Amino acid sequence: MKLQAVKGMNDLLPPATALWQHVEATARALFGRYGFQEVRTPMVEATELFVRSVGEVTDIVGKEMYTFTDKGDRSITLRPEGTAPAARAYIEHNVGNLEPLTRWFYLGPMFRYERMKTGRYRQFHQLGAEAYGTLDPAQDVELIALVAAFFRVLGVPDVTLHLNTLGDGSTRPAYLAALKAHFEPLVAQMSDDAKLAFERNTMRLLDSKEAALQEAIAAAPAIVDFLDEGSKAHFDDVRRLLAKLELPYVLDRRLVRGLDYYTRTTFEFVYAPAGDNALGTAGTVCGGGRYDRLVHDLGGPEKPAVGFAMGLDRLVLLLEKLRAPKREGPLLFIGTFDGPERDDALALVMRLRDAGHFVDFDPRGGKLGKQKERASKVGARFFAGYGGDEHASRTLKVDDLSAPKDAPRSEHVSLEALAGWLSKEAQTA
RNA sequence: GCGGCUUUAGCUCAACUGGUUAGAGCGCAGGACUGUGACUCCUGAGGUUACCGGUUCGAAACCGGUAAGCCGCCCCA
Repeated sequence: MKLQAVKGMNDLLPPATALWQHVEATARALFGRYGFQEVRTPMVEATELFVRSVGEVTDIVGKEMYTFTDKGDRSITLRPEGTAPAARAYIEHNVGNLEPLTRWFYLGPMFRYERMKTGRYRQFHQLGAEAYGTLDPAQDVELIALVAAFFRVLGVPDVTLHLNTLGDGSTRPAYLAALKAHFEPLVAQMSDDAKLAFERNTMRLLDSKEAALQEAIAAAPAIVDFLDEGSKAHFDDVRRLLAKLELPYVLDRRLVRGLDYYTRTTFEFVYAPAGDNALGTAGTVCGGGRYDRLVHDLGGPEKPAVGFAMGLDRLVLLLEKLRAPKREGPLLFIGTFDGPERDDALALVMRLRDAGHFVDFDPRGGKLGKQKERASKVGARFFAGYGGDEHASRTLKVDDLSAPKDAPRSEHVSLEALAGWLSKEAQTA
């Protein structure tokens, strides 16, 4: 049997890796500017962490986790998401006592045993941010603004912000009761899936695509009408601020995030351009919201928090469609000849690299025409042969590969001036 | 987890529907051109037709199983 990667786990090869690096570098720069610092937590956690945070009845915990017993007889789970590990680390290191407000981001692989789809893998990559320590709606909106800015900087079009609120502890029970009463008469005609949702997590019914339920969903009571005063004021503030920042959104009362820990604000960024369906049903590129009780529920202090997680695989998929990943070529490619001067040519390459330039050569040598062809193929800007003549005259004839072949452009540059000359050319990219 | 579709060269796809040695374009490599590119021309490498088994004189094609991928449901980023 042929060896292959485990189902749902993908190899990333160049040039796709260049696109990933671009996305990651963009994230680090932007998140840094927004005051978020990177946190890195282990790939595995005690199983209990996810059971207690994500929720026992969720699909994630119920059937999608990679759980195993280690040699010390501990139940270990490959992290299926990033919020719980971050919260665990925040509590474990008493970060709340070090500073009143903590803003973190993370970036890395997550694992869920799911059915394969486009943009949906068993090892997938999330970029997420968490802000601990404030209940202020400004924090909710800052996070939303951060995501919007990220998409803008990357040039991702056609993402729309969906917004909803789940209220908090005091509003939930009343709303759930009303919702149950509303759907009760329909239980008999529900599918098994829907029945289970009705029993365990009634709000999820709002998200169902079942034809028999659509009418009832449209007529279902809205949580906005059940909000307690605190939650209502919070939601109003969020909306006011979004308007102030000119961030468009759609109110989506069917948006009920799937993890148990969410409270109040919830939001999603969905890729849904007219016509194009590049991501199929995996259109949600980012999801987030408040989880004011999570830190406390995990044994920490009372610390309200907001956060989001973004599916990078889906994002990269989109970017690949928008523009093909391109290999970044060397600034200068040096052609070599067999002979005593070859060593000097290699020494020159290394010296220029040490000076900070992307300079390349072909270690296989061969005919100069082939080497130049290769230089052109890998996207080099300049090419120069280095042999006996050049070595004697201490001067290279540097060809500009961007010039057409029938109108060649080249310049003679002395070896001494070469590093400086390259620096100047690098400016005029 | 349920229902459906797909799999032929590195990539995109052919193969008259069961018939000899499975082809093409792109890409890759070599040559035309021993010291100068992307054009052109010539040549070449690369396939157990995803894997295992079955039907048949004969299978890339038909049947069964396995694996991987895709679509919808479910769920989620």
